[in-house]
Amino acid sequence: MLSDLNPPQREAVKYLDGPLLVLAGAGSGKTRVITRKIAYLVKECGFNPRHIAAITFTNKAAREMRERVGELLDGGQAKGMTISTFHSLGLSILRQEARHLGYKPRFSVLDAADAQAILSDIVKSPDKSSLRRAAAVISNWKNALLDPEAAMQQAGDEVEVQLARAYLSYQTTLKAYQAMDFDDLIRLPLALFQTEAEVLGRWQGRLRYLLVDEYQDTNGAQYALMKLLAGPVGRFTAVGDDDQAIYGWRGADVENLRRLSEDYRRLKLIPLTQNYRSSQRILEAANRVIRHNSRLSDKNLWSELGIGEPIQIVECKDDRHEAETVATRIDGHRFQTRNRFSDYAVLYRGNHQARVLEEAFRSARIPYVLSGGQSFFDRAEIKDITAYLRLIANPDDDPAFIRAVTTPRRGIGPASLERLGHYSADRHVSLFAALFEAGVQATLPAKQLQPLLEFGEFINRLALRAEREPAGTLLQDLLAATRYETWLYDVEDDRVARTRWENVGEFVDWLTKKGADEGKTLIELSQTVALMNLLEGREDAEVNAVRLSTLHAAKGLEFPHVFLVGVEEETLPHRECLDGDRLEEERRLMYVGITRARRGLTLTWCKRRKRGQDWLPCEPSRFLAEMDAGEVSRSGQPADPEAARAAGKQRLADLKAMLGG
DNA sequence: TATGTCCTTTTTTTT
DNA sequence: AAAGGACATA
Repeated sequence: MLSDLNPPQREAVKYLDGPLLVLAGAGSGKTRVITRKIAYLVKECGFNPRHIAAITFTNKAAREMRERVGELLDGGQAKGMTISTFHSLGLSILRQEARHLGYKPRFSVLDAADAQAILSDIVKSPDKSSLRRAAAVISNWKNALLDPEAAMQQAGDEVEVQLARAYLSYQTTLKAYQAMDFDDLIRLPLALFQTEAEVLGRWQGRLRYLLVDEYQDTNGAQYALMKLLAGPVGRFTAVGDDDQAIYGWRGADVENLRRLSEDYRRLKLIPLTQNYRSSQRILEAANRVIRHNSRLSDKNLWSELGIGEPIQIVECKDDRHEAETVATRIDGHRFQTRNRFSDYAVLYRGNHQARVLEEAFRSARIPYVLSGGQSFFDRAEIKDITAYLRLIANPDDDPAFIRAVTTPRRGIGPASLERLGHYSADRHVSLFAALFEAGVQATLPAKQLQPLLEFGEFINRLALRAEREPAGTLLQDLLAATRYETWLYDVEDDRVARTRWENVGEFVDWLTKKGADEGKTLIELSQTVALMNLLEGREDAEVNAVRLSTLHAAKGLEFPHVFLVGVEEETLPHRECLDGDRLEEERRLMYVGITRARRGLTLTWCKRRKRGQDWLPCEPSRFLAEMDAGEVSRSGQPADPEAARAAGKQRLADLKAMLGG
């Protein structure tokens, strides 16, 4: 079973004498190590799959890991295993233990947008960026396990005192709504384990061996949670790479790697430096760039895959030209090599950069898929439907009530909601509960009261049915009764309405299928929706298309040919991150981008870039200079950009003709 | 009082 | 593109 692993990989799989940290460089087969180790624990060591927990960074990674483990084990054994993200694990702990924390088991989970909307009601006169800063500060407090009182005590200046007040008010509001944000999904299980030894003991008994992937991207709270679950002896394998830590802005702390060896004196360290993905030239480029960071160790990646093709650096006139260049090169290269579109990826720093690329790919008729960016579940029409689901499961969820009661329009507007809000605040009940109190009738004129009451009855009927009936019919009834489709076409252009309605259909189908497959009611389904995204439910069905992705979303993936675009100062590194730790994180981002490539790597940069109305002049990224040791092939553009564009188009047309004929 | 329309501005990365 | 704000209209 372990014969196709290299010696350090094999050692990592077999080591069970204590806590283990595998320092796994990019492409060194870490997923392989984790999945094999799980299989090894079950098949060779007699572990019950129920007692193993593997923690991944995304739901998608969790799904893939479950699949791979399933292939290694006998039928169905992977089913009982806990393979999930920290957040999903926290969520399932909380669903079971909610009562210990004064929450109902059907609490709502808010995404970042919902949470920020609540915060913006609390913070008084916020411009957008100060709101974001406030959200970040509060999130950092939460991840550092400070409650509002503690935050208040350590507040240094007036601004921090204000923020600590906002934090307190924010938490109180969440509790009133029976809602949690993402940070709570980690923080609250941890708080629970710290105070209730019995509960902790129960979960320690349930999860007896932990495997944590992408360990370098854990935050303080996640690490603390992991330590508690793994117990004092440290029954865990953590796998990580300090050079790929790219989530510092989200509270992740690379220091957790160092802390691990301080907290566990017996910690065993196994480095994996043989790379099975990329040519030597690509690895050398990556090594040269990352050398400029201060690092835990000077590990150098190496491979036996040959020197490989030269890395290309292409200078472009502007971002549109860059996009067209990439499209043209991909099309040409694919034609010459008979590759598939899915052998190529275009990676960039920020989502907005995808826009020009999409245009270029559309006009060149190159199929593409976007990853990263707006999740399926962030779309307005999906949030509309989930607002209904949230409200059905949790009548205390005021934000869900507001969204559902006003979508589609039913004659209830801001004035009515404000009156209802005052009434409910006075009586300390939720908006939904307030509807059914006799007193509201005095507050509201009949014209507004009637649709409100009808809405209340409607939700009540659905909630009653939701306990038993299959999700499918209920959802159909919900859509029919609200006449959601009609409203969409009323409010939007036909084209837009059509795609939105298709999205709704897809979501409903997905829920219906999931409900039928897993025997879950709509209520149960609604409890997990908050943490999902597009990539989980479907897709990935081997589409032959070029991948457009942010660097962050590309972590863990690999492609035969990678185009890294916008390699400019102020873009990569991003202009908000030009010094200190943040610059190092940008460099790691560059490193992650480079190491996605197996054989071909092309980096492009623009002399100018459109930003809003006007043009910004750009300079090549410092990372290009850091990477360059003369082994790259550089090309600029012909003097006349219009001629170049025409030539490109012509070339494209020629290729099309050859392909077609 | 509710709602739709026509402006504006915006862009770091995401569980 | 899309979200938020000011204004007009029913």
